[in-house]
Amino acid sequence: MTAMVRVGANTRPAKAKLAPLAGLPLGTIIQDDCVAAMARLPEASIDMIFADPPYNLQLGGDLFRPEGGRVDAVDDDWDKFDTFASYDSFTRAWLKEARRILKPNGTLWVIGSYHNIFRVGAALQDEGYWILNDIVWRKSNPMPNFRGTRFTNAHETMIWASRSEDSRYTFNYRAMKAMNDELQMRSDWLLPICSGSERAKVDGSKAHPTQKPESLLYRVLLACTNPGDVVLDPFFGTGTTGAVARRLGREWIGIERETRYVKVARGRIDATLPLDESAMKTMASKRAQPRVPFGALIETGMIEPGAVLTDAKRRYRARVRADASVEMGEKQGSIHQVGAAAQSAPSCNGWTFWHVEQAEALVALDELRQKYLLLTGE
Amino acid sequence: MTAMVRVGANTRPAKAKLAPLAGLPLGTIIQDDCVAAMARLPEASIDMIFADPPYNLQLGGDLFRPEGGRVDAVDDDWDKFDTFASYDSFTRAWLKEARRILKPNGTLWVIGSYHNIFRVGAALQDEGYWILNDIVWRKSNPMPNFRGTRFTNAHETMIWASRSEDSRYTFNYRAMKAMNDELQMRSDWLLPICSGSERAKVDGSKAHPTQKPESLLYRVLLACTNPGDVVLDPFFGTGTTGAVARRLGREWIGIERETRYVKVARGRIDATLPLDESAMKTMASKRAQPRVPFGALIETGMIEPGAVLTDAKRRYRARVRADASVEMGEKQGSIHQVGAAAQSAPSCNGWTFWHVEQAEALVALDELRQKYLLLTGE
DNA sequence: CCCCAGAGTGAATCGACTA
DNA sequence: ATAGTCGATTCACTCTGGG
Repeated sequence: MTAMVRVGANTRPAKAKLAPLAGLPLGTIIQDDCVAAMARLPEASIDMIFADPPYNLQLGGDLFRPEGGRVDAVDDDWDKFDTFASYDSFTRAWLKEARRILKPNGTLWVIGSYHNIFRVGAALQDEGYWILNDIVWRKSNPMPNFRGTRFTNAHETMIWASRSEDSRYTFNYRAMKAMNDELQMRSDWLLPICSGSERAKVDGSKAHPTQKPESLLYRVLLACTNPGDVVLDPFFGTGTTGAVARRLGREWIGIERETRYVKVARGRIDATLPLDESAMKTMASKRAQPRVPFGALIETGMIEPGAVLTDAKRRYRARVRADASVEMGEKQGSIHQVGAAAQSAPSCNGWTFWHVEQAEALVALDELRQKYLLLTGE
Repeated sequence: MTAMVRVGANTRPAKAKLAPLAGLPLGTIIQDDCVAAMARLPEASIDMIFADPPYNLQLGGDLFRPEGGRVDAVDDDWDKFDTFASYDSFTRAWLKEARRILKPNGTLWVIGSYHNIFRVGAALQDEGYWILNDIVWRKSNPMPNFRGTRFTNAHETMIWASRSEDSRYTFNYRAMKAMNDELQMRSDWLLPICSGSERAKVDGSKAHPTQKPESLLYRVLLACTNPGDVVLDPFFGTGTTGAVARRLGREWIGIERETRYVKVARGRIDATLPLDESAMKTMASKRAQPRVPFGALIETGMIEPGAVLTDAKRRYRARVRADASVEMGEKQGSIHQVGAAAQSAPSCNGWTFWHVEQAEALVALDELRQKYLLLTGE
């Protein structure tokens, strides 16, 4: 079944169309399969496509938290594919239609994780898209790895690509630089996940398992579209793309198959007000406070494994190991833990307590940390 | 031409071998094409492969094409496809050989940028590797985007994959946590690029265009190998992998086609000194430590039968029995089972949940277990 | 009103060993 | 092969309720 729903001030009655659409259904959620829906849109009509396709997670059994709770995993039907091959053909199908409806200078953004992003990236190169950047969304508050079996999966990857190699795409260089304290915007973005009041809820529980934060879309749309541009999201979900597009004065079209998501998205976008111009100017990003783990000093060679640490009065001595833990007699642990043990104190700031001998003088670890911060520029 | 160069203390004369190698040529740079060289290594013999394959697809058309079949480019699209296709077949060829020589529990690391990493990632999934993490190397000092047309390309991507889904791979969880101030190591790593004195030079200009920093390899090898493991690098370049492997007490094999890089690598590794053993020690993963049954603490008198266990907040009390089972009201069983029952939780780590009163303070069972490990000298 | 403790939660490919 | 048992594991942030 196909239905269109227009939201916002200028609401039109929904109507079903199976023939190609004459004009663009701006500000509309098309409830249909994304390939079928895109097939009915005119070619070369869209400025940007933002796509958050299913990730093909292939999860095993339940995962429990250390304290006993069960992780609420993504186990929806829409994320199930039999094989890589079937995921690939699904991917190629939507990428092909997406490319047809993009304007010659249009761009595509896709977001994914290691489960799917390599397949998506290879497929879009094969289809003729031209990759401009891959962008890493670093989550400031990711879910930990409860079993201690891997690195904490703390990021997702976005690919920004133009329709073809010779596209003259939009990139608001100055706006990005202004957002980043007059430094060029880098390819790694630190942003919190979507939670709190921003997270759409139905009957108290999350409306969609993978809702993206508005801050992410905010940066994408501000960087790569102009006011009035048409942004299409073929996996609309709860409509983050539409909400941010409306807020930033961009036109939008959403495609979403599931009724329950369409409902949420419609209500949400209706409640979103466009920014007035002055407000738009004052939005600035905070720079994250850098944290230096002691291990960084070892990796970069500022301290050698085997080096001896001592306190300011040279009363205690500890030895640095390859993994940045330190040992003092039987005691081993972090610089803070061992420092505390040395003084039989409940806690200790290892950065200021411990020193290393350099050029016949004692240098506090904290001093080396400052040097590291200067080196890395954070 | 094929030549082997062994570096370090036990230097052997270089010799050409075309038949499969009987033993592993440890500490050796094999000067040859990487697929041919790997083909002569015995299967299931390598613990880890670290690969930094060429990125540049522009050169690809000719470089990666299999024997013969040089086809003239007719149009751009076709040429592009041809370039990707030949890069893909090159990629599949080396991934296949790499997988053959990996031990069943071996792992692969590959590093790349958006130009090639999506193709490599998809190919390795197709070949049967199982992705464990994708890791983002965030460069603290990347090259700026001079033209202001894109985001500053400030990262590269690494893929960590096991040989197959059921591999029981090495991950030194505790060492990584220790390196990161007792927080789980995340999938985004901030490290400076290779510059200054670390950068290999020939006649004053850089010896290799894409030399990787030692800090990157340091973390990779510390995290995913054990001392004595065999690490192979099929695109050895100036030998960063070999240098760090030697420093960390891992065995290594390099494969490199270009004479000029082999020379630099050899001199560099010869000049690298291994860390002494005590400095190399890392926090052993609890999982890797010998298992201490709770009963051992009773047998050695560290806990008396009849002793009372309580949680950190003294809300629950359980009693230790002579056979190391515990009872709490009607409930009885292991420290884990009773701990779970106490909290009505599906599971519980009894070692960290239960405490005993010692010298007017609560001591976690886990602490007693550590003491036991030291006592028994394990 | 504020403050603090405690509970809840997020795209997750999240054991090992023995019978 | 498979089932059962034993064992080991979490970070940042938000919200709620009690004082």
